[in-house]
Amino acid sequence: MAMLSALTFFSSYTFQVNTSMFKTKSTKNHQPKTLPKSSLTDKYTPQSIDVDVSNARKNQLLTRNLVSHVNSGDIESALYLFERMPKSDTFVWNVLIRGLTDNGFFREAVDLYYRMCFSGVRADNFTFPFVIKACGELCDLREGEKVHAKVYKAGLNFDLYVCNALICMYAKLGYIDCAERVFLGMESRDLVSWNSMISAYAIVGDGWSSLLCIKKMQSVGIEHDKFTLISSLKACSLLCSLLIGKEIHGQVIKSTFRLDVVVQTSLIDMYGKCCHVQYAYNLFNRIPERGIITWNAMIGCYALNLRPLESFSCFRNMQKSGVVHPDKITLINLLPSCAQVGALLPGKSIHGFAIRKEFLPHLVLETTLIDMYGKLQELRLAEQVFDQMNVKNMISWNAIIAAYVQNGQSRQALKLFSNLVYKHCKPDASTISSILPAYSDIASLTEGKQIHGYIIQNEFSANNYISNSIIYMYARCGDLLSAQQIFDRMYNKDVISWNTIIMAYGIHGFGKESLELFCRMRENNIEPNASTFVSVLSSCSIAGLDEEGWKHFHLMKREYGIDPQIEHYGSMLDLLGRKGDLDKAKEFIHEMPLAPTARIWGSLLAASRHHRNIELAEVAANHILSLAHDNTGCYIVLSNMYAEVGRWEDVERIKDLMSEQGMAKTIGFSDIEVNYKTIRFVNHDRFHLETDRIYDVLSILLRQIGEELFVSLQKFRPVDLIRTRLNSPKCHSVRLAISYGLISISIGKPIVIKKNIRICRDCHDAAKKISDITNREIVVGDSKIYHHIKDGHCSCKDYW
DNA sequence: GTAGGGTTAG
Repeated sequence: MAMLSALTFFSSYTFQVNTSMFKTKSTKNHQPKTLPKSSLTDKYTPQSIDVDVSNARKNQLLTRNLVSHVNSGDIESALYLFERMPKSDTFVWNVLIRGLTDNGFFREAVDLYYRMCFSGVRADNFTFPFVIKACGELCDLREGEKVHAKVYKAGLNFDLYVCNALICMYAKLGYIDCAERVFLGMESRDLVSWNSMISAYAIVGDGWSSLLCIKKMQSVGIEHDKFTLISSLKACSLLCSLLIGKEIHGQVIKSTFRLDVVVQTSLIDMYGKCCHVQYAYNLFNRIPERGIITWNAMIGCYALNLRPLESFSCFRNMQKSGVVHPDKITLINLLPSCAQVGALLPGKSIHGFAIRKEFLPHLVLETTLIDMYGKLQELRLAEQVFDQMNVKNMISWNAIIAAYVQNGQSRQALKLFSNLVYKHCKPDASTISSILPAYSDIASLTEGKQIHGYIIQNEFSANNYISNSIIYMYARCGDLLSAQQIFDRMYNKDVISWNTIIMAYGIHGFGKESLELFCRMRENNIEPNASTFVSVLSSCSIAGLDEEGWKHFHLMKREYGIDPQIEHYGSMLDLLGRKGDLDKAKEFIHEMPLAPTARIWGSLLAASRHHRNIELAEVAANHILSLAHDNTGCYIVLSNMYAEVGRWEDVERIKDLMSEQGMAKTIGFSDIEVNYKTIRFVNHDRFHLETDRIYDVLSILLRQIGEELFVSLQKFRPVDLIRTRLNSPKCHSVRLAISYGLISISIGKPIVIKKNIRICRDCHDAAKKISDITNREIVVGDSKIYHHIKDGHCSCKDYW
């Protein structure tokens, strides 16, 4: 309801031109602005100039006028006046530079400072703080450093005000070392110097240093003020430390700032970031006059804590209050809620509203839009926003890369990533975390090793999140040993590291090893979470460890109080399906407390396929078709089942259905890596340089395992025979890859093959027999799991 | 006539 109201609001909003752009009252935190050239030439008739008074008196009057214009935020008039005044006085320049900086005209402020220098007027201790602030707001380090050099030249490097401004500028630019150097080099420090340094640490995300700095300040006998409290609350948010946050809240209550709306908003923000929505709301509720920032903080708190509906209803209440109007930050805070509830329409309406209100271009807003569209599977829209941006930073690049990865466009994401690395700038830890799942997805060991090398070279290896992703990537690329090595070398293994390594062994069919790791995890006093049990239960189901699976399923609730989620039920259903009691499996779905998803019906479909129960497969498929986005796999399974029993009319029907929906059968392939090169085979492939040898090997192998490459199937009519041949698995890509592996990979090493779709039953059987007669280990990674095939047996125990 | 403050994307 709230969301719908929000939608109505955004859609019905009519655009109004803001005519007072250059007549705004002096406010802080402006976006950089640009003055129109006309502002210097516009007609302006100063009313209060008396032509009869002396020059000195006239200048005094003009100056007073200038100051009053600046103070009222009328920069346009101030500029007009300035151009008609003698400019020998530093004071006049200072007033105007301050006016420009305070009103968000940062570039103009810096430009005016240079004009001042060229005019031969000396910048003084009043000039520099504003110019330095403007450099910080422009995020222009080079300009900032140039001005800093001028500060030295002017002998003002010990000036208290100048130094305080420098600390803030360097912090804003992210150069905390430079800020520290200025702070430590100061001859004397006041409360503002300390507050600036405390806030500097908070700005760069170093909560501990910020809190330590407060301690140091107190130890030298300086009392805190409300700015100190605000920064310390930010530090708590960074550290997610509710304990210290509450302590500071206590101090606030005892202080004179307890009713200060800024302090209150900081408290709301802190509680929100520490995941205490109720505390945040209680505070919010008690504030009588809420400004836009307070509303934004509360909306942001809901969005951050994954409460999208409350975030929308908070927005609705803000509208009802009628006092405040949404700004850019309101939209930035509201957009993640659209993604969270899968609400594309409200998301688009907000986008439209932002355009009508001329909020765009805006770096953060655009990046949030990319993020939302990516999560709502609207990759085209995400791309559109990204392409239209005129300023991009690392975060916007990361957002678009993540959008590609989330939407299964791994190759596209990798292309963008290399584009970023080679042409633009150095990726950060977030870029690496975003891109690693794409490497896991393409599962190419050679490329995986390359990105791992890059990560080591650029010192990202210490990041737990990244290390965990590398473990998973190696496991997905089929290199379990490397996955284990990375895991072993990690200093601070967290619960995700353990979950990942358990899953790594799981997808390779080593269920017992997964369970051993689970025991070791508990010995190391790592508390398992819901994801741990996803790893454990799927490991059991992949390896067919029936008893252990059920044991852990019950353990999860009984010992750890974790309610099973759909993924857990899915694994248990796989175990039931494997046993073949399909009625029990159906009953299990029926009794589940959660609504069955496509994943659940997929599990039943797999069981029906395995036990050749077409009727049940049709039931499962119908459910999947009504739920899932991409139904290709489901259609293919059904079609193959019909083909197996010769129901060609049904095969044709499925084919028609698929083409009606614009679906194409995914072209299956098998990749094999030889000498750091990936060789790809498709079914009936004849493009390889060594095609003749490969087919010779295949022919010998097939004869040995009791199949013939070309055989007439008497039981089918001729038309069916052609169909059967076309569907024949004898020249499937995986068999061609195995044949090639046998002649190109040295004896003793396993033949590792990676497929993009699931392996078919015939090829699975053939691979087992080939492994037996050739005495080679064959590892086939399909789209879900790895089959370790040795001496005629597979780790999946013939169920997948 | 000078400095420091609350809400902002991956």
